[in-house]
Amino acid sequence: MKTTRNTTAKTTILEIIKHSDVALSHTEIQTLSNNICDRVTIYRVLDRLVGEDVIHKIVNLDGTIKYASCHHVHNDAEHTHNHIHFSCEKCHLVTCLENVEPTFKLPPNYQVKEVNFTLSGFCPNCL
Amino acid sequence: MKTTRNTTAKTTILEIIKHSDVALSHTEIQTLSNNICDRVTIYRVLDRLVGEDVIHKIVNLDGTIKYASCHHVHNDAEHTHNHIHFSCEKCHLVTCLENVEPTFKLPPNYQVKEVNFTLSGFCPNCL
DNA sequence: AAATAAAACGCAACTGTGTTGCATTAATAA
DNA sequence: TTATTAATGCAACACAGTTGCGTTTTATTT
Repeated sequence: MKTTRNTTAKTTILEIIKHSDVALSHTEIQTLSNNICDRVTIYRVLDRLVGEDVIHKIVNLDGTIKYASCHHVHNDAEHTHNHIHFSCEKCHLVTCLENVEPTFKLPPNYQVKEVNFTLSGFCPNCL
Repeated sequence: MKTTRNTTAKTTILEIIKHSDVALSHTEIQTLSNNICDRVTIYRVLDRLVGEDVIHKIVNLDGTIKYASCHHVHNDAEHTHNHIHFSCEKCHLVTCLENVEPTFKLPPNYQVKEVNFTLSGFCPNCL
């Protein structure tokens, strides 16, 4: 089986994401890491971290992808990241509103595996 | 002021989107239109149609962008496309679940302008 | 502590999506 | 019919993400 290893690149990138209170894009991570490793390595590390369920992917309204750490309660069931993300049009920061979980009623026979809820507008700081 | 014109490209593209029961990407539209016009023109026509509020943009979970026609009831207030989109992992079709409007309660002082709700998993046809 | 296996990396090259500038064409109004 | 300018085509560019491959590094085994 394929095991995963702890490398300096992985550790650094995870620290950056964990210490950020907003979701970060690949490019932002690259800048914040002071080019500690190759562009490609960042992509591969991010994929690994998502696979290990340590961070999660957020699709922004313009199609750009951001990453944020998962500080969810690791209870029994397999969890989903079904909270809302807010993307501010002015400061361009993407924040996880961890406590806001929308409710909805699907028609029968839909099996949901992944979820992405993103709002955009003005955040409290920019209003 | 800047007026908008009806061209064959615009008409064709709008017809394609209107007659499709799933959301379409730029590339899919290009294929369906039998290369009636340049790649770039399609991008510009789509932008125009979104601006005219005839079609709307959907951001898929992989970051790809799709377009679907707006058959919303044109009531008084300015509307938002706050229905859920479902992206099937098997057949890769994206459908608008027009009747499914999620409810959620935001913290104070957030001003929402745009909304994107996308689920992925298996649609009824692929279950 | 040294040897080993393979996970992770760097580099270069490539692909796909979306954008921009500019000269030309065509839709609408006069 | 003519004039105005929106819309188009083309070429070139920008950027995000991917792939292949040879090299380095991690972590396990001897």
